[in-house]
Amino acid sequence: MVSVSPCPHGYPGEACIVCKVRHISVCAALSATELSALDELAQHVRFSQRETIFLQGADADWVYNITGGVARLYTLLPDGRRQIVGFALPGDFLGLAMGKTHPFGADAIEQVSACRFSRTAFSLLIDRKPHLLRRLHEFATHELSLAQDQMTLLGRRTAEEKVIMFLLGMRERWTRLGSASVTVHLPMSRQDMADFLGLSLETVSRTLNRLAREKVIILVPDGVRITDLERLIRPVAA
Amino acid sequence: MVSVSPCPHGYPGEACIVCKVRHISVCAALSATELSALDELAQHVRFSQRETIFLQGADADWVYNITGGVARLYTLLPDGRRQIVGFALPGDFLGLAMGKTHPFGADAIEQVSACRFSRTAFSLLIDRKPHLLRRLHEFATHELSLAQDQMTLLGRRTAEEKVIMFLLGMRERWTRLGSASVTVHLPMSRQDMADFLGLSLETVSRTLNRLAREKVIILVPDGVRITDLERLIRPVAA
DNA sequence: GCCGTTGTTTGACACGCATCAATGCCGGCC
DNA sequence: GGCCGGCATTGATGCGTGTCAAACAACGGC
Repeated sequence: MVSVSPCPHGYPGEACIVCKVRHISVCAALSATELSALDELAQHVRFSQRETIFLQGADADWVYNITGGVARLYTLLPDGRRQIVGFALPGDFLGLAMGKTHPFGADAIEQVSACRFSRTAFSLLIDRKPHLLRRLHEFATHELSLAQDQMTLLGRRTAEEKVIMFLLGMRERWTRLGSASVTVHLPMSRQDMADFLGLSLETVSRTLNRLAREKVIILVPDGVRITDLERLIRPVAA
Repeated sequence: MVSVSPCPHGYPGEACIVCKVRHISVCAALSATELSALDELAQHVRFSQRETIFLQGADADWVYNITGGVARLYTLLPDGRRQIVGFALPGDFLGLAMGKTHPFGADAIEQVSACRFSRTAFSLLIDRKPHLLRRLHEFATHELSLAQDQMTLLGRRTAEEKVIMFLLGMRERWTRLGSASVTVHLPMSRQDMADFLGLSLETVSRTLNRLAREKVIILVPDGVRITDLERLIRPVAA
């Protein structure tokens, strides 16, 4: 069950690391007054593990900003095949597509907390604040560029390259969030990775374990430690 | 060699079909004064068959709007593998990513003509005209949604489904441009289709010819005629 | 006309990854 | 503590595509 409450996030300079991320990514474009206006609009919501955030095709009533946990975004084919189009980490936005309905579904991999704004309120705010729109547009074109990289990965990379690039990609995203850990946190299941990379879960598992046997990575619960970055990167670039 | 001249395009209501497309897609957000300001900025350019429009990683100095012909957009891996991330038809925009450099390369499949604006001038225009930015943002999120569909196609569809969806997708795009023909125009080579669908050119050729043998399509020079839409659609949805 | 070039078709074969299946591991719960 | 359900691992096997190769068609140049 989703729990709802006023959003308790802070502002840049305050203690909350997650919310710092959020403000850097979008709200930097807003004045203090506008930020507090946004604050009044915002609701804090929580989703438990495996809970659906929104379904593919559902009306897009809310815009979400993840403040904790990881969500998976996916499209489903009628026969059950699934493609995960992305993972949403703290700081990421969800439901920004301008259409009336969500083009993909989203659910919580671990417990997820998020700030939620009504789409209409958000839309009004955008109309009054062009600079915020510009920020959103940059975000969207960045996402587009990532999606095109992912198309190259899905269409033209081998299984091993896919897995390696996934690990490096996740590492980069976590370090960007300020996690200084050498271990890359991977809360998603093998099946999730497989559906993201266009592989079977068995191939993901085999590849991961082969890399571990070759001492390039070390498998740990809910993650991997990258021990030999050189050997990881070279076969990908070549 | 690229040929450059002042852009001769017209406005909505005038004869030029290609430019009508262009104005519907973006310039509808502009006033008549702004349109003519844009006109003065615009250059008309032509690229001959196989000519490069811009290279992956090159400085993004120009924004292009295709007015005739078809271009392919692609990323290259160091070892020569190629992924075509999209085909640009008349009316489409190129080089809109906000970054300093192009994240993908583009070249002309047939002879291509386009309107070209300097990025800085275009950027200034955007700053003065929020509504235009909104239009661009909608365009970008639409592209993002298409890219996610393509990810699903690349990761989870079989070769036959890929080819069928490509044909239906191209048909939809041409009909949207007002081409009433029953024949889908396909100016790209088998290799181009293969690199778009994550297949080998032989698999594309075999699949196309099998569909023709099953009398679902008819192969014609530079295109196909879809004769049995029912049988084409059913296996895709299922 | 003929030939060289470029793209397409078709066949034979190989291989990477999916599929099927069995076992192992771990955490939750009664 | 022991059972049970979900996820991960590992092996055996098969199939869908890729790869290699040869023949063919279309086209332009001389």
